[in-house]
Amino acid sequence: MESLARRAPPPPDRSSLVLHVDVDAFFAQCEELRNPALADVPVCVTQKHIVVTSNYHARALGVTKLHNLQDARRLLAGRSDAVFVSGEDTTPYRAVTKRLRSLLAKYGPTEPLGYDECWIDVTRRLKASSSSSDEGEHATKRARKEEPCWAEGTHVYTGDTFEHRVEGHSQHEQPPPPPPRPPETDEDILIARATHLASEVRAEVKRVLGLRCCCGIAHNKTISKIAASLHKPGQQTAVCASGASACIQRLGVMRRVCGVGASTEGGLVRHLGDSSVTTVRAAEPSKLARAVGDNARLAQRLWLLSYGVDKSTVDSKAIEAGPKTISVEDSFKPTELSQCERVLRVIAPDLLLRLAEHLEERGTWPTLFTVRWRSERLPDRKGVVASASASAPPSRWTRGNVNLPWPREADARAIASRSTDAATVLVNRAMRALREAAATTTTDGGTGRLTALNLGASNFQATNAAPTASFATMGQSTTAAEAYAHREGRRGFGGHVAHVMSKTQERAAIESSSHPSPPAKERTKQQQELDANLAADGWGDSDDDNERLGDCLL
DNA sequence: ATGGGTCCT
DNA sequence: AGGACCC
Repeated sequence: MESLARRAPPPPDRSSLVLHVDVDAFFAQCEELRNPALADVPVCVTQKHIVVTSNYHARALGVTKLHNLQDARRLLAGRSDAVFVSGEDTTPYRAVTKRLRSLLAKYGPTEPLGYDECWIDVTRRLKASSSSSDEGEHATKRARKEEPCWAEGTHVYTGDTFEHRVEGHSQHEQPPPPPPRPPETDEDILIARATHLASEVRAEVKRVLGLRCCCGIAHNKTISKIAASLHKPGQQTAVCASGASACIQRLGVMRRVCGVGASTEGGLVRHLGDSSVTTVRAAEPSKLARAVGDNARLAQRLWLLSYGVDKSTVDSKAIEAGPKTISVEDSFKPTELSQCERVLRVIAPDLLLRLAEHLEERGTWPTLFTVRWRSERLPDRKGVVASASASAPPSRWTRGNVNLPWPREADARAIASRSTDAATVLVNRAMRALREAAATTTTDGGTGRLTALNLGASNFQATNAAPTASFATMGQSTTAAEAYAHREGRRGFGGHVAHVMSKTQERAAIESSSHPSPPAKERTKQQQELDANLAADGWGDSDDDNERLGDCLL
């Protein structure tokens, strides 16, 4: 036996205060905002053959995230009021995301994750407000006496006993868990203050945007994100420094920690026997590194995470800098390369539309054009299907991509002028790249049939071409984005590939095939305030979705 | 899976 | 260029 001495656990984080905000069933709530009558019925937001999100009425009937669409329809067959709405065109959701982020950023440096989650670093805000009023020791004492402890309704995790619940108007529930002890240490007092801030944030998100959300309160990003997920929907959970380690341990497996994916989990299982939190804590550093592809830094990070310690900081630069890439993707049944132009003709205008919008917001234009695809994985010479990556399940599909200089002909002026069809430039360039890739891949000279295509723009640079005036003169449109949409019609085409339809058409098709939506309800005063807020983004009365189907081929 | 994204190697 | 990760 070499060493019975275990490495000492790392000390818990205690210096920062982080909120993690997570909107409940985001896409579904967005749809409820567009049509408030949906709030009382099961709603499923679909993309292709899956339900990507459902509201809580649908979830109560068994519809989960990423549920197969046909199964979901069967589950809801008895509910004539159930509504299926296509979420393939994510434009409306991005508009809400934008508002959400700018609202949250008022509380501190903010880092987004996906459409509907944000971390907020509220350290400065909380520490400043506690020391500005009084000085030192006295302030702390006052805080202990006068702070109303934890915010009403908050779930609190301390190290000693697990579940605590601060009395609030509890909606349902069995015997309530015991109340948490009052905050005693300095860092717990700050967590307690943060729970009040979290209540404020959630109330404002509800009042201004009409969205219900969860919030996690902790000393680091990882724990705050887990905390937010512990009590859903519409609740908040705080994890004190003394509870962080137990919080991770209770998860059981490392896979449930943000940043630990299928590949890492596979490595842990193969090298250490399992991927449990306990195993990672006890693993020898060198062995742990081997398990994650000889990556010592990842191993160290993993070991700290297994105790709930996370030194990463809330990165607010991302929001100020804007997106690094803008891309549009469509997936479809396995399709020959020769048919791909039809797909590109649909997604290229969508990309240009978004770039025009980006140009108006940021004044930048891409210099890099990326064509990406997913195709069937071909057997190699010996007929063996390549073993995917080092770990993880071998997939039937593989992805490829090519980077190209952004075509000069598809610049901002080209969009504005009627003479040049910027979309066609992109389509032709992408087709050439795809043919070249197909000719140079694998033994028998070809990728398999394609199942997805993606066009992306990146490396944004400042540009002088500000086409706003040109756009404004086109039709009745007032923004570049609308102008471009107006010019192109965004109608897609009625070609031979039956499953190709513009995303706008897809939305209209599914909405019209589902049951008629219930009549709109009377607007409350709060809803009218919301309407006013949302109308600013053209969110309110848009009739875009009523576009006729015409040559819908689905 | 879907239709997005980010970061690391 | 591609993989791993996130939603």
